[in-house]
Amino acid sequence: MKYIDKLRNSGLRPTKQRLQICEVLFDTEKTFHFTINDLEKKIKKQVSNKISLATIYNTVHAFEKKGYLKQIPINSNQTYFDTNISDHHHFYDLKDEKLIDLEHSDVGPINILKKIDGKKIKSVEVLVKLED
Amino acid sequence: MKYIDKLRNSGLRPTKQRLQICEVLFDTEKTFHFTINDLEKKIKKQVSNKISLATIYNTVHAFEKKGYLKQIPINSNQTYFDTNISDHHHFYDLKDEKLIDLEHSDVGPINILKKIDGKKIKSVEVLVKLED
DNA sequence: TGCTAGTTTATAATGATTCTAAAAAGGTGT
DNA sequence: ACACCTTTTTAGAATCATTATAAACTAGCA
Repeated sequence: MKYIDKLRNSGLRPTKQRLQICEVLFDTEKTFHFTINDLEKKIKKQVSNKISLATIYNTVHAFEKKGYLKQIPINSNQTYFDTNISDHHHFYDLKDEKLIDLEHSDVGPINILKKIDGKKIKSVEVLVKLED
Repeated sequence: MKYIDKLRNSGLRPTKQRLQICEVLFDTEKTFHFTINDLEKKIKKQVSNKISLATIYNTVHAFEKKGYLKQIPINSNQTYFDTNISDHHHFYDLKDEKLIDLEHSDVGPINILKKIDGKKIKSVEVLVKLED
């Protein structure tokens, strides 16, 4: 099974709950954005047994740490995650409160000219806010 | 008084509390980043009378709406604000949890190639995460 | 099978932010 | 200065996402 290996290879035990969450997150044609609340609802629909909220939080954080999910920097009372872990950016529609992917190629190259001694760049994230 | 006019001109009554918060926020040589918690402490130090936490929240939101403050999009449990309202971006030092200004000239021009029908771009914000 | 560390779980705790509704203060006209 | 009305301030309660707790469970391995 693909997810069993994926989890084992990153040092996470392939528990029933984690495998089921993998299916909800990664067995999809398209990648998507979600909050914990969104994910909880999706799990309720797609998974027969109950998975506790604490486990959902634990799992999402574990996956994020391992690089299977990305957090999206945005000012909202809830944290947004993305199953699209490729290097890309986002539109944020202020009215609909919805995120839209911006492919890397939709944004010209970004060149950070300033350097900070002893630090290196981990990521560059662009958020483009949209209004009507 | 400069702040009285500033507030009046934007339709905000120049109350004692708002004027005192203006002094804490804008009577500084350099601009700075802050959370509500940071600002509360600064006010306690610099202002003799007490200003309630609710007023601090109300005032910061009012100032943000009027464009005197900017919210910084970042994943944190607290909301960060910036007294620097010029068009600029940020480094975020993951270890020290500190924000550092990136002048607009420190980041090459950013060209958003994708368009969304009926929407226009309100802002483009870049967050550069730093690690050791 | 039995052990042990890693996981899950329900629930409580935390903490930032927002709400409430009563008191206070600003602004205008008298 | 006073009355009046609206806006603002305030303390405290309420909300809500997230994290902590600690007991029960489970995967992996000898």
